[in-house]
Amino acid sequence: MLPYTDGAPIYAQIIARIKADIATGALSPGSRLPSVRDAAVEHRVNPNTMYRVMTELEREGFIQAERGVGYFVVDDPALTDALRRDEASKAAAAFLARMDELGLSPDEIEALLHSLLKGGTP
Amino acid sequence: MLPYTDGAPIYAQIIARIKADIATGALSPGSRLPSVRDAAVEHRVNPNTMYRVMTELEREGFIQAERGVGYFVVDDPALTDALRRDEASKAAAAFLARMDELGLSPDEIEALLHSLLKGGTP
Amino acid sequence: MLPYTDGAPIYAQIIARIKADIATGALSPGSRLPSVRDAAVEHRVNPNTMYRVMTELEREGFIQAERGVGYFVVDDPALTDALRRDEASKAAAAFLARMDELGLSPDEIEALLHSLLKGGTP
Amino acid sequence: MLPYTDGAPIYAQIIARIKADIATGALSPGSRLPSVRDAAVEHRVNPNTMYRVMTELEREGFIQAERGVGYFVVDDPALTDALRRDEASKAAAAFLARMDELGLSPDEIEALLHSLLKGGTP
DNA sequence: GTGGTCTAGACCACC
DNA sequence: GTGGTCTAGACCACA
Repeated sequence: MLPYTDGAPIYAQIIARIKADIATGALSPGSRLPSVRDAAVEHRVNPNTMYRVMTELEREGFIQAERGVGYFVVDDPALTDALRRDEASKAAAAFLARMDELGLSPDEIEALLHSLLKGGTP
Repeated sequence: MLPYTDGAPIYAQIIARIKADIATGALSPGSRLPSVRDAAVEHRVNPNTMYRVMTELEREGFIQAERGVGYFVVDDPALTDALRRDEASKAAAAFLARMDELGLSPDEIEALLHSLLKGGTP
Repeated sequence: MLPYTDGAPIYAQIIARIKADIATGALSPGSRLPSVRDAAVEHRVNPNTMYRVMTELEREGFIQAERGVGYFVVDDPALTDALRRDEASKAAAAFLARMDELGLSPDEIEALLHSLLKGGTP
Repeated sequence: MLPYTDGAPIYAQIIARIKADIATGALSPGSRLPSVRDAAVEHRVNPNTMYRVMTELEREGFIQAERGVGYFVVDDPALTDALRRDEASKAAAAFLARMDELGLSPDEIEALLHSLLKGGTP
């Protein structure tokens, strides 16, 4: 796990990563997260920071604590789907911002995407 | 200037940044780059590493050295445009990969982009 | 290996030597070059300088790196032949310059060469 | 004046240089050579070595000593011309050897020379 | 000052 | 071992 050098607070960056992992299914619904201690080591972060991450994710309804066992990804298709759409929206917005920065018109963007979608690796 | 923790060699990351800056126009054609020594300080890198960056960029035809004066961004619209398209392609490919990761279909992607393009920040 | 006292940068002189060796076949296509470290000792040069030589030759397409194994002369008859013609042209140009310096006319040059070619070492 | 690292004795290399200079006219007939002391400094060589050079060149008839004045290039067109031809022969032999090393046939050599002679810098 | 070359020595990834 | 990256510091040529 690489260091976090984003400007945003570390705990927020970790939260974003975990949300993204839930959205993509890298963390599947119902699966158990690493223990706070292990996750802290993995992310090279103080256990207190990791605990804050878990607490916040639980507060937002994405994970659930089971005392003496650990944290689990909530198994709620609606919620996962919402997360998915949220991630997709963020990515799309960032993409469009980049396209704007590079001076591409909406038509050019569409053409570019279509060319990539057609000429994939079939 | 933030540290480089990407896995890719530092010099390659700096090259990518500079190319991106040329593509967006943040580095305008004909403009002078910081001296090797200054840029090295700025990027917190050894002057030799920065020199390698410059050399490679010059070899690829994006900048030009003038001995005793400095490096300058080549003023060639065709080249700049090619770089712009290249950056756009890379961004689009990354975006589509992300969308695929999130399980969006091409139609969903298109819908998402259209909704963002219409309801921008008016 | 003798010292390099040419005015031209050492790395360029070594590159020229290796190209000449490839052109004459002293370095045969497909053969392995000495390791960077060994070649550095052989040429009495810093390994980094030797590495630069290898890198440049690879960039020009004359040799190819295999990580953990070594550098190999590219086996491409067309390229080798181009190099041969290039070396021949350089030698011929230098020869003609010398003849001009000595004040020989084209006819005298031709006569001289023919006399040497006929009365070789039979 | 660069160091002599040829394998051949230094005095012989200096003799060859001076002969070559006489042949090309860089040292014109009748002109005065630098004093032994000056020439020794110039060639970074012991004055005794330089004296040997002068003595040998005088013995071979290319220069002449005038006591208390210095050495002068002999003004003898026949001798100068012989030297010229000798230099030309040596250069031509070296050139043909190089061409042979590169595997060029006599016909190819001729073609190469003609192409260079025609397409000069008129 | 600028870019350009060279050395010395370190550490990494791959095989 | 191999190639590849990076640092530190020196010296040069040019302007």
